[in-house]
Amino acid sequence: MFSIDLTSRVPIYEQICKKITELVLNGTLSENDQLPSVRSFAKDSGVNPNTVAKAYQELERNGIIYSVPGRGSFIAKQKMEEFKNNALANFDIAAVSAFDVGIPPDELKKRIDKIHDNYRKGKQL
Amino acid sequence: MFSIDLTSRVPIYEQICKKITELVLNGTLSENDQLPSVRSFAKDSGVNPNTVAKAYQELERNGIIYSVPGRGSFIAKQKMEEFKNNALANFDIAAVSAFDVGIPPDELKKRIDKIHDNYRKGKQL
DNA sequence: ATAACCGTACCACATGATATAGTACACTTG
DNA sequence: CAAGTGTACTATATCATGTGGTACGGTTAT
Repeated sequence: MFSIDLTSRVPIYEQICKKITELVLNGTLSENDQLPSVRSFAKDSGVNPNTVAKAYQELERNGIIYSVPGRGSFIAKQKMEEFKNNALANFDIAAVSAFDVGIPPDELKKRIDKIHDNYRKGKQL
Repeated sequence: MFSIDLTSRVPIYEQICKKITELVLNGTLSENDQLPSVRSFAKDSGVNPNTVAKAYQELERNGIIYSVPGRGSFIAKQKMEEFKNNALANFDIAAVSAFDVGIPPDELKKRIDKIHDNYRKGKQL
């Protein structure tokens, strides 16, 4: 269910955080959905329970999930505003980098349409 | 001349690479301009010569600079196409992330105009 | 030629992040 | 009570990063 690349230079716990955050964003996981336990997740993906616990704690700090000792870990009610602000901040940085290498605003606008078309098609699969 | 943050979680050699790449992109450094020697750079910025050497070797692998033993390190002839492709690839990723959190294409387009205005103003300073 | 500088290549060492392994505790559910 | 849960430790190993030192060969200017 959760694909983890053990050979990547990206820390495993970071991959887990990113993956779960993705699943929340695209609607696969919703509020109060229960996550796998740290032990079962660890067993299924072949990593150490401590590593999964670290990822869950990181996610809890970021308000993505909440954990209850004895019960489990669950998806939290999301603050979409923060997600949007983060996405826009990253978008700004990418746009400025594009301007730096001489790409004009019009080309970026055209590109947005293209990406959005592909995005909708991808969603239909 | 080169501001390095010794306390950052980002590796020093990576900061050096990014900084020099920036200076090339914005035109501060041009083809065949000579860079500080690994020793003088290290002394000025308070890091180890080995760390600067590592950064220079990384830059050479990326085709940003070229080094000649006995003479020094210099800015290489840049392949702008690669820079543009990288910038566009990053832009695509940022745009998709924005779509993921429900930001519509039109809002991104408006944002591009805003960013571009600020970008031009920033360039005039 | 000599001295000074250049990039480069080592080696040893310290540190921090990452990951594993094992154990233990308190809590909740059946 | 038993099983499963998150959490908190300790210890250990590995890797990336950074430092310090030394050395070699090439280049430049005196």
